[in-house]
Amino acid sequence: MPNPLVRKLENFVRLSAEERQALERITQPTRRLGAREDVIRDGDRPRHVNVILEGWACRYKQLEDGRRQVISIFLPGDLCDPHVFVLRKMDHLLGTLTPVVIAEVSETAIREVVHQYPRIGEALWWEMLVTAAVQREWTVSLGQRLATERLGHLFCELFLRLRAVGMTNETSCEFPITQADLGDAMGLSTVHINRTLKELRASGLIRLRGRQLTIPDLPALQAASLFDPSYLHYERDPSVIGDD
Amino acid sequence: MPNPLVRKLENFVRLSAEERQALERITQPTRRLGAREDVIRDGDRPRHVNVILEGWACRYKQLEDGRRQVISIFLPGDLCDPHVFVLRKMDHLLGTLTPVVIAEVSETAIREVVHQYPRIGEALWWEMLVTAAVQREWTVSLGQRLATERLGHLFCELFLRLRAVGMTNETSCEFPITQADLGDAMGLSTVHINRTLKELRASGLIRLRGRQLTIPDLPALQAASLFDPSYLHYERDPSVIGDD
DNA sequence: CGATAGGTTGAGTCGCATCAACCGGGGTGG
DNA sequence: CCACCCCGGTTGATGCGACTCAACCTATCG
Repeated sequence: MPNPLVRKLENFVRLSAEERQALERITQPTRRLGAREDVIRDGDRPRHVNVILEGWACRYKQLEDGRRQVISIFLPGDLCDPHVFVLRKMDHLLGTLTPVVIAEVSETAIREVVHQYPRIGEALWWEMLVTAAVQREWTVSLGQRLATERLGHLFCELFLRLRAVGMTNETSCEFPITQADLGDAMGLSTVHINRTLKELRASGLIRLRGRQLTIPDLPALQAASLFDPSYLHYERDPSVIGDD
Repeated sequence: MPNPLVRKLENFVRLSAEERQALERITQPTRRLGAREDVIRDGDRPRHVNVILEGWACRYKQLEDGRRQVISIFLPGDLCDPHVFVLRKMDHLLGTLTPVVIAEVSETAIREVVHQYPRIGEALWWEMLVTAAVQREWTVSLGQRLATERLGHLFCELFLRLRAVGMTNETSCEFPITQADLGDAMGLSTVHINRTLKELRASGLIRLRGRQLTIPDLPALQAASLFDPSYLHYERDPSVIGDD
């Protein structure tokens, strides 16, 4: 299985074999966690960048009274916190949603690779900006979209992000996350997630059995969810040309 | 009036007179807009970083059916989009909330200053990370907090951010934004914003007349809003020491 | 002095939450 | 091998928080 970070970045720039190798070298698996474990807690001092190689994870915050908000979902190829070195303490938690394999990359390893291969640096910038754009789109979802739109939008987003790392086939992908976690991410109760899924299924927009999500008609789901994929910035810039 | 960007960054690092001058030099006012104008639209190719010198602005998205979400609020000293160069197109709009004075800073100007004064580069990193942290906290607000908590939390945040650029006195600050805009930011209807403000006023947590916000007891408002200021990362790192 | 933008209030409705019960499947232990 | 458990999913009943619609009020400004 190819390195998901490499695959993802190649949606933005074409990387040379040498660049790919450099990335793979610094993202070797260093840590394995089970489902529902914390990768790093708030208040901790971050020591390295966590790159997800396998499995799903999330960023979340817990309010004093127990309410929990999943702030971002991390898929294979995602960098959990590039750059956090600058800050002294984590202001949120990183937890797994499924069993996860992580590469812990040191700040200096990243610096060196970026210094030697500026195009990788540019690709990492792109990845940061897309992450920020995703966060903004979640703000829109939570603020404006109804439950069906919100869930449909999330499905579109995750499907496209998984496709960008080669983890989908034509119309379906693994979808290993519980309704409770979906609720915490979308600001909805588990019960309402369940009813909303039922509705989406009834309207034929999705199929969801076990851990498998199928989107038979992606454009239809996009339309129903007011989903505009341009915020993912997945088209390569023709002005940024790489060798191969 | 001192440069608000300089003031803000000095919450993180101590800058030398030379560094301050360099920052001031590249953030001269270049554009003035009235209230409720667009600074840049979605689809546009970003050409420079917009630094707010005076007034309030916001990032927002508009859905096809007219629903509008204000995604971030920009105050004096804020950089609207450091780095967007990497992306081809804006995926959102930048608009003013009040009359605004902006410094349009070129990519190269920033690169040069950062290259010459690495500490400024580090401070700009800090500013980016705090911006991201604020965005995450909005996600939590929209997903989990009730209307009173949500508004209270926003007041705490804006008050502290304004204080960081010296735009508050003991307990109060300018608050020039309409209830409609507050609603678009917090995912609530104008009517409900109005009722929620009434409630906050009745409980003595805030006073809000005209364009003046007073928070007589900030800790009380923080407690009522589940506000934990640590995400703003406003304590200087003792390991990052500057001359003066 | 009228026009207009912003703020305020009431009445009725709806989306989603809460509480509670129940179902089904995979894993465990006797 | 079966009994049991537990987690995740499903469904119903009821209540609340926030929305919509609509009217009205107030301050500002040309």
